[in-house]
Amino acid sequence: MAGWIDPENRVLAKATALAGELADPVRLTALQLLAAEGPHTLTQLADAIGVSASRLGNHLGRLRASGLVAVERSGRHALYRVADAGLSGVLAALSRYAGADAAVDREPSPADIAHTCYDHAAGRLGVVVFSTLVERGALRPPDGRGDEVALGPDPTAFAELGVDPDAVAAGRRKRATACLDRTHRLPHLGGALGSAVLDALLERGLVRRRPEGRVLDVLDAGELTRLLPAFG
Amino acid sequence: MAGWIDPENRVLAKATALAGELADPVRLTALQLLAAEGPHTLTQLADAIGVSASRLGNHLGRLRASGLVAVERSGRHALYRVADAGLSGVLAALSRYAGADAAVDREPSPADIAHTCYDHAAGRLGVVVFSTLVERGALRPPDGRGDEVALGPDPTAFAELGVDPDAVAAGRRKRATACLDRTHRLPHLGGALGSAVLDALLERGLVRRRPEGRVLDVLDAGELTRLLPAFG
DNA sequence: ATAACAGTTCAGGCAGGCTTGAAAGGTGCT
DNA sequence: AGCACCTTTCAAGCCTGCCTGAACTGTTAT
Repeated sequence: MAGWIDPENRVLAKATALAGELADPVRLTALQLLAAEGPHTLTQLADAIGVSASRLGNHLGRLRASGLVAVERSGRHALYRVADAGLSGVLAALSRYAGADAAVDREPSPADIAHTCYDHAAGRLGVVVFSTLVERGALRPPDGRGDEVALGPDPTAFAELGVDPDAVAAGRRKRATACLDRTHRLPHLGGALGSAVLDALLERGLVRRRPEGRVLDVLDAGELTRLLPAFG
Repeated sequence: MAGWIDPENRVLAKATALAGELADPVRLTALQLLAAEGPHTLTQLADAIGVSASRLGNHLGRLRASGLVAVERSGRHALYRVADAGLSGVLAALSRYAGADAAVDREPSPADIAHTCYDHAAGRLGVVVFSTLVERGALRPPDGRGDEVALGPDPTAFAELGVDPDAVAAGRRKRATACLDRTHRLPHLGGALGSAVLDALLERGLVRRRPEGRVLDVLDAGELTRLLPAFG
């Protein structure tokens, strides 16, 4: 009978190997960006993260060797994407743990709680909007295979936020995108639907834009918590 | 505006630090055992895992320094426990990912699917029984603070398995315990209720004990999948 | 063809982690 | 007091990981 740390235990070996890949800030951030926002080329990722191409390239080579990312070459570009959609569950659990833990350290600032990202809501509010829509079946979780988020089978959660997904113009703009939040490391909702959700929240007087900067002030935390239980 | 790998980002730092702690087989196994089965002394853990006291002591010192475990001394014993119940979410996500990933490698053996652990069910069946009972609110998730698992608010899931929790004798034996599965690295149900669940499954003819060994043969996978959707 | 661009690989050097074995500090038993 | 036991600490040795800078392959633009 093999012991607990039998090196032949595949589950243990895969778990520790994955944890090791997630233990570096460059690798973790790269995986979070790929999982939330879809495929990127190496230089896109390097510019976004703010590291040199060779530094990122070494990390991506490691991630490729361990099977966590896949690469598709087209011309002189290399398009990286996460190779296993199941990874997002681990990434979300890790971010939730780290976020819940970090909140104990000090009171979050107003900008942590809610701010705008172009024309949609980010910060804790944006993250909770996204996770609630996913849990309620109104959005599919990002699979890392494209830069657009698919709608889920049950759009009622959109209606409760005051948005009709079908009424959002399907113009040139993408309907729903996932945008990784810089501090919480979880996706928030962008695209036309993200803009519509923020408009509805402003319209109902639940939040208000500050005249300067990107901070959103929460005006009715009780109603927001009723709409989004995870917000409380 | 700080970049993506700003060292002052607490969430990123906590996430990579946690991943680093989980990246060693001894530390990961120690945390899994503490989270599922409750507090252990150093020698209990060292004997269970099969490593020397000094090797485990070094790892526990690291885990203590990072705040993942807490220790309470009583006499010449040191009782270790996980310091944050939220850790179990990350551990479960990691094990589920590693298990799902490992299942692709090769067909699971009958013993992987179901076997007995003393008088209760273990293997994939045991793990799915436990997770289903937790998800349905019949059991509280283990919090790592005791060796007994508390019942949840809604016992209907027990009834569907053919067990009446109130009828289980509250004798000397513990009512419900979590027992970490060696291969899947997730808890399965032990104690008097674990025994009662296995008895009910045998009684209904859904599984059968082999005359030799501890393997349980699945006789009615369809009905088991109906009772436990995650089993399919 | 030449130059610029995108990506990959590699060696060197530095830093940190893991294991082992021994030693030391405390505690309980006889 | 003496001894056995539980736990912790520490240094040595070994191994691995990370970053940098440069070289190299292949592609696109002028």
